[in-house]
Amino acid sequence: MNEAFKALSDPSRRKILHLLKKEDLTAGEIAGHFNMTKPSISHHLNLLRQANLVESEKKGQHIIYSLNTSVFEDVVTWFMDFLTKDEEGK
Amino acid sequence: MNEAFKALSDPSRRKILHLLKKEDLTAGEIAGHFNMTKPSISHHLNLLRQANLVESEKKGQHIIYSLNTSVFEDVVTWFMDFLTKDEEGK
DNA sequence: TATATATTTAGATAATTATCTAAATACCTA
DNA sequence: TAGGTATTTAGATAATTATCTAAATATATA
Repeated sequence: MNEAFKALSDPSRRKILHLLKKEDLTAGEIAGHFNMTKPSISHHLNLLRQANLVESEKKGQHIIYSLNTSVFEDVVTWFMDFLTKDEEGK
Repeated sequence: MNEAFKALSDPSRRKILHLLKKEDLTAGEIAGHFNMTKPSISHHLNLLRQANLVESEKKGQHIIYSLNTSVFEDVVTWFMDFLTKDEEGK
């Protein structure tokens, strides 16, 4: 889960996740939302993919990115641990 | 919340949070759990404090650190957003 | 007040990460 | 198959971050 935390630490990558929550997008469409070159976006997408926060599928000339919620669930579980109080003496 | 995400991206800092979940600890006690100098731990504690993930209180010669769960709640809310499906057409 | 302990601050260095340009790969279509 | 579009890979550089040593600050106590 370390990769997920690192992937989430960058604002651009969190913005990508927000975009993908609305709809699946190609790499180029994602890049269109940023003032950043396509190789830079490609790098961020790669980190998100390694962290299993997004999935990609090749469709012809395009690569379509989409959210992968399974790791989100793991991370929420990690956080919930801090919000549940330990019962004393148990 | 950007600072919280950045603070959480480091494994040592997440380990500190886990230690503090069990009990409040002084800076020195926290440092005792790591193979790292005290100034390095102090730096990590500072980032956690800036992110409002921990609080500190001076008690005599010691400084006691404790968890601050309010920002955890914000971050969980952020994650939950990705796990709730949008209803189509609404 | 002098000394010891706990912690932080300052400043330097090393490691990691983000970003760019240029080139490579893959697919589509005329 | 030649040319165009979409995307990634490679390699360089700049920015950020982690870590260290040495020094400073604050408190306790003999």
